[in-house]
Amino acid sequence: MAMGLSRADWTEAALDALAQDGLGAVAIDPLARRLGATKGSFYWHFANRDELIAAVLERWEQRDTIELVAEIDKIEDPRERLVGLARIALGQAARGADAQAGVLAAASDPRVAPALARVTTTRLAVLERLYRDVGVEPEAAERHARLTYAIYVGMSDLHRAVPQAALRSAADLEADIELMVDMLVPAASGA
Amino acid sequence: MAMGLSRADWTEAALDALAQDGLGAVAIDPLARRLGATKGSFYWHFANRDELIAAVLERWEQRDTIELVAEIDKIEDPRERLVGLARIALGQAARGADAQAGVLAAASDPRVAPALARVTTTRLAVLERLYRDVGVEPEAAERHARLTYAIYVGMSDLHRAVPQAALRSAADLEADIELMVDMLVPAASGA
DNA sequence: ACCTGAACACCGTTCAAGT
DNA sequence: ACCTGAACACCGTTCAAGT
Repeated sequence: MAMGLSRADWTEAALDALAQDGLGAVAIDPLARRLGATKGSFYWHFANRDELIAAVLERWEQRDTIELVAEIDKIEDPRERLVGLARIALGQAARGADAQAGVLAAASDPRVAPALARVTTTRLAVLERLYRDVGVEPEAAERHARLTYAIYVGMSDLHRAVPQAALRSAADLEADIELMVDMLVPAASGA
Repeated sequence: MAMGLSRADWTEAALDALAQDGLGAVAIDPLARRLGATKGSFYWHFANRDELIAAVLERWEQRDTIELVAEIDKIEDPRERLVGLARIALGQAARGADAQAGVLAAASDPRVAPALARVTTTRLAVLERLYRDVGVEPEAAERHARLTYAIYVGMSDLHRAVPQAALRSAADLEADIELMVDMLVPAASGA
């Protein structure tokens, strides 16, 4: 069953594994079992595990940064754009569909570091632009971007760290988004 | 060389490995080589790898939560206590001495989840108390605590994600601490 | 009491062989 | 073109044997 696996199939399964159980779970043998194939099949599509890791990071960068930013930029109103970003990003984090934590844990891994630095820099630049669009002074926008991004990453981690606690419900997710939006919008309307 | 290894020696080395390269690096063979011992030696001190993981998480909880809170509580002035906490926590994160990211990446691992939930809950409770001590209303204190903690975790991750960028210098660390303190103190003096 | 060294199971990797 | 299956190196684990 599941004949004719593509490189994309392996990569997608690996991205799931990364989000759920970290880089160590991006492992050929378990993925092969999960996909109903042999390890030998994997080596038709990839030279080795490193190439799979590279592909999975590229896919992550594409989906959770490039495509996400394109989505956000469809929103006309600058203020709504910030709120929309908060909603998408935190929603994704709460669903556990975010590979961010998995990538961060492997931050010092030389295969991971370049992609992580690139993604982080891009995201900070995007946020900075969104803040400028909403009327924040250039220097303040840079600090706002850093603080906002820290809050996003931190909130993601909180949801992962205390999944059984109050944070979990949809109402609480709404509350967290509002906290973040409160954080964003007054700051934006202020300076 | 390095004869007579203790359980604590193995645990300390494992905590280093966890902070630097994640849970996967808490591995017997590499640690044995690093400590100049054989794998057989490890199994005198521990039943198995899981027991080492439990020990390392316990040590992390002790050092980066229990002892840290005790340290903070020595500070008399409530406002200074918040600033002091920010300074210690971010300083540690910037030195890469923080196992937080490594633990978070393995958040879904059943060996890790209980310790992580316990630590997170404790830290949020401590922060909430610090905010109440500084005069914040109870309900606001809980939200302030969550937001502040998210900022701390997020800032830690930023430092890990973009180590080569501007964030790295001591001056920038100071700036980040001030950002966080600005975040804390006006909020505290406010409500 | 504390450690070594050899043994075996698991996952990364290779490769000859199949369809 | 795409995959299997057997082979071998690495790390977790066991255990008899050493000091």
